[in-house]
Amino acid sequence: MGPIIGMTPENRAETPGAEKVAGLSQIYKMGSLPEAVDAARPKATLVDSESADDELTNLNWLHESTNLLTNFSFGSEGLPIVSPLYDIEGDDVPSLGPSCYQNPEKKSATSKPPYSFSLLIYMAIEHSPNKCLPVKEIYSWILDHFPYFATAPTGWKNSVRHNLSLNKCFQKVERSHGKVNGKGSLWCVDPEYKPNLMQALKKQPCSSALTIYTPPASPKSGSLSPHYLSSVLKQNQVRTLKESDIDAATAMMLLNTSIQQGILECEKPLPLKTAMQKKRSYGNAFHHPSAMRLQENDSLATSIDPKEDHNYSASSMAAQRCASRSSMSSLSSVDEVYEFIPKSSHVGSDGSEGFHSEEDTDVDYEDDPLGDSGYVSQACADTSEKGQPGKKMRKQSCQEIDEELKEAAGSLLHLAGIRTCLGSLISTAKTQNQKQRKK
DNA sequence: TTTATTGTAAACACCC
DNA sequence: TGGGTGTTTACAATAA
Repeated sequence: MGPIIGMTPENRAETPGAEKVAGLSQIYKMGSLPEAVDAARPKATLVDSESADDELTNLNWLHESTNLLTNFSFGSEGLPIVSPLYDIEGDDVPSLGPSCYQNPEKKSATSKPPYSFSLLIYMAIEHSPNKCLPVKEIYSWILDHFPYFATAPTGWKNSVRHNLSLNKCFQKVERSHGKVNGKGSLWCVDPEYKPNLMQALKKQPCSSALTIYTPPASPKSGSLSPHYLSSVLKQNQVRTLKESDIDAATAMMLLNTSIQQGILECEKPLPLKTAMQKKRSYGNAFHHPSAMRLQENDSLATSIDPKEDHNYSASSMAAQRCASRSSMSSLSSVDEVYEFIPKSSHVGSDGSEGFHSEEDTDVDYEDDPLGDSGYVSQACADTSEKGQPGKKMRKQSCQEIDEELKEAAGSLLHLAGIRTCLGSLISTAKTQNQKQRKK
């Protein structure tokens, strides 16, 4: 319908680095992930034997990881130090940085930001204290930080919503207590896709300068520049890399805790009613690893129609499935597992949007954050109450599944051990190599 | 040339 | 009833 505002060649040409605004195009190709993405991608791809073999034998990523790690810094309380490289408001423009940022900040108020909507939303959400924002707040954040949109046609809001809905990176969370505080839901970043988003950010025109400039003081949360992306990138990369060794253990915990979840899914195939469930059917990151295995091994879950692979998910889905199968390895930390898994899994467990309120989840996780999250026990209770005829058989098959998952978990730990050993060997080799060079 | 990604527009439904 | 929100579809532009 008519010319697409902001998408004309003219607009793109005037947008700084617009030719590189591939956005998520790179990260969506994780199926054939090259070494570049490897740096930010979790390494514990344990289930996919091929990729696991590749990664275990190809140790290039270790060097990249080392390089990355050397460039990160953190402020107090573990908060990342923001590198204001691209302040559209004109302040805090660092003298350091690549030449590509000599001018863009001056134009950005009137030209389109060199970030895709996905990245803008990501930045907005990550900028929020709770890492969750309603659409309206996302609008506000974008408007605040990218004045371009203040004068842009209102279609961009539609684009934001469109992105939120279609982009798997974003997860809708129902507000507590029935949307008392305004319309709509909160939107969060799917932790599974954080590395992807970070990679996309990294590929933005001047993100390479992230590691160059470090401001003297930690920023206040309320006054972050758009380059909060840099901090997000740094933080998550570091966490992903440094804590990658716990991924296998995390995966195992998730496997163990999700056994019952998988059982539940055996009994109740997920209806594909909501978009969230649709996302899940695409291989949503919130899929429990066990559920994935159950789908693959037992074909109990809804099959995935390749025809549905379109828009914002497309080719990445198969890769994401692999990534998902590799446990929640891309979760940056146990904390994130702690925070997201129960909620997200809860949604799909019964096909309804059964999010706990924040209070509920707090209570649930206090006792056993990873293991007996409320929904799991509740789900089991639900199934036990049904007393269906095939209960015994189901129980038996569930025990088989249990055993199978335990074996898988053992394999995960085994591979994790291999990784650790390899890491030690490599670091030793590197040290020796450096010594030889010195000589 | 094909495919995937991204942006935009529009229609529709739902809720407050 | 109107506006905000969320979903879906379609199409175009662009990059790989």
